[in-house]
Amino acid sequence: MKTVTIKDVAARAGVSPKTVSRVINGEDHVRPEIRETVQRVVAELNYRPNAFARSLSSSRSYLLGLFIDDPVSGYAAEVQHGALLQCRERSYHLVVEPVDRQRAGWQDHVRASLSGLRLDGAILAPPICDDAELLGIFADAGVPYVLIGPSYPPRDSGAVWMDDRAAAGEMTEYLLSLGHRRIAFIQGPESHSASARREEGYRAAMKAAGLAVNEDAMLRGDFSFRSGLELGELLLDLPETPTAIFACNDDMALGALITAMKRGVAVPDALSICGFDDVASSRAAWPQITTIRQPNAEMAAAAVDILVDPAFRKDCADPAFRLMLAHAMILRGSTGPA
Amino acid sequence: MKTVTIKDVAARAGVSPKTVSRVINGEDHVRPEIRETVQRVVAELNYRPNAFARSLSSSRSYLLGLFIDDPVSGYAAEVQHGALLQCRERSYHLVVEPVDRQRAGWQDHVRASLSGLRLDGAILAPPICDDAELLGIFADAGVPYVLIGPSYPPRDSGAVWMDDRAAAGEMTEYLLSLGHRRIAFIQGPESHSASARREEGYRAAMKAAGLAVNEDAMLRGDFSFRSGLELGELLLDLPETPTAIFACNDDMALGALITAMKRGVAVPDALSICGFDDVASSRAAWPQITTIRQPNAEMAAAAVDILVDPAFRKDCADPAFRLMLAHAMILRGSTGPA
DNA sequence: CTGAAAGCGCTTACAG
DNA sequence: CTGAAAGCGCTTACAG
Repeated sequence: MKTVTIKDVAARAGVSPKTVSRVINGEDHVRPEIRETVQRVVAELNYRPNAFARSLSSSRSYLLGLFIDDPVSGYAAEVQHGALLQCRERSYHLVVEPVDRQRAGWQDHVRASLSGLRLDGAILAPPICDDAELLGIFADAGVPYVLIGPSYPPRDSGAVWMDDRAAAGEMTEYLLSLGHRRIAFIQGPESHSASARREEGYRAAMKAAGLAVNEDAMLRGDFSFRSGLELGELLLDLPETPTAIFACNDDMALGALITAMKRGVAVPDALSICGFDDVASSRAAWPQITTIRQPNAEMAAAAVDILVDPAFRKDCADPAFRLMLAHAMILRGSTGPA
Repeated sequence: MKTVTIKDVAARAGVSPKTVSRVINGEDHVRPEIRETVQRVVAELNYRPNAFARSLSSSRSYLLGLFIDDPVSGYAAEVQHGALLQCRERSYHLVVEPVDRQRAGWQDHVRASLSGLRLDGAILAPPICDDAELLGIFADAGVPYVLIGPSYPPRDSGAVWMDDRAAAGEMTEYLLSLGHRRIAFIQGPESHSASARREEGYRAAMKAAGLAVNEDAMLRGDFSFRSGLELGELLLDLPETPTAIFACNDDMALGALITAMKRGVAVPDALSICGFDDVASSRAAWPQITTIRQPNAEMAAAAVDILVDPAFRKDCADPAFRLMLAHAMILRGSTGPA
């Protein structure tokens, strides 16, 4: 199958390659009739520009990178899907690059993909969006990037968030409205800045209700199902048993739920449990977990839009490229009156 | 940051660009001293070949595509991760392309990525690996591909499987060994050829045990949690209640489990439930689901190896490129004696 | 074992 | 509004 090149189109349309180039890139300064003819020929010949030739001569690759810690998680799948669909809309392609900071030499892997692939931009998911060394590598390579849920609004890059603090506050208020007073909290790992924001939201809502936080009922997990299982035990062993457990993510909430079931503690009658994330498992549990839906796909899509926007490539420091997207409370069976 | 090119390396090493090219591509016919010098200079200058220039002049892109129906599923995440890591080993990159056959014009999307990206090869996941029209597009474009779990061994492409039939047989034998006789079966959708193979395995094991299959306890689901929920109801309403339910995937098994819990049917005391897949939710449920682990990441990695193998690119019809990988039974709490 | 020349398929920068 | 020339950074095919 002979590949059709820009020359073939040009010859058939009776114009120069440059004119064809103008048409396929949507540039101005082409007479309407000529534009039409070229478009017709492109369609007839089923011509597709060679992405490599284009990248080689221009400085753009039409490739975006998604850099992520754990690409197997359900979280990663949502982020990736959002990014993928938006890339497609924009005629970009997406390359997913796992970043395993446990492994020696991970920095070289990142550099290699930046220089070998000439990425036009990168999306950095949490928690690596908070890694200063990683950000430095992108800055050195001159690759613009957008962060998803970083700890602080960056000065010279784009960022997309949801309001973790507010969301955790709403969840706490909801538990309070159900009459709960002894609300235990399972923290996420310190490496994820979102867990601190969620804890703040919880504390603020407790304080606003005039309630003291019982620090004995505040335990740190690592976002894993297993840690929810174990910390659930500790919380149910407390002298003043909590009537509700607010876990910093769904996996830990699920662990706590299983612990409750094992010990014969009825959920939600004797204990309410809620999480954060709205992962698939939160729906597959019984009772289903009350949680916060994060706009993961939407944040990723927004990140793509920012990277592709010419204005962003000119001025990454413009605050317009720092976006906050809406979350949603998902009320389900795992929470009930105190 | 001025990018380092092959000429810079050549100049500094005192050789021609062609010699540098030989060294970085690991070709023969370079004197050891010279090879060493070049390698040293490459390291000093931190030189990375420009993937686009390389692709443009050779006919290779060093890019592999993963074509998948539903890129958000846990299944997709596993397949993708396996492919990603192996691509990295092989110095290839992976591009994930969702194929939504519900959407008009999906064929053009596929063609566009094949011709625009000049993929060196493609991995096709189920169920689209069984779509003749899709395979035709790849064949027309001359892009070699490897199928994951297709219905039949292809003649002119690679393929990687697990033995769904044998695995389902083993699971059925396990249930039989626990003393179960009334074993209901929840089928998967007809669009997934694996579900037919699993059903065959179940039927064969029942037959081998001299048991007739109760066709009333054989219901078709669509692999969704919801269908497990609904079909679980029907099965528990049967006049002859089954003592075990074998669902064709974990999501449906989880649905059936929730139904049992809602109705107060104790699992596994009054009812055993098992699934197929070993998704994350199967561990987050209580009791945890007995299931079959599919070697998803391993199959994807093997697919990458096949695509990258020069022998494959010469002769796709070689039966050596049809591989069967091992599965594993995962015994957990959702199954017990009849 | 090594290199000079030509070319991959586009775009950039410049003319007209 | 349109095009001829040069070049992006490599590899292929050919010499020597």
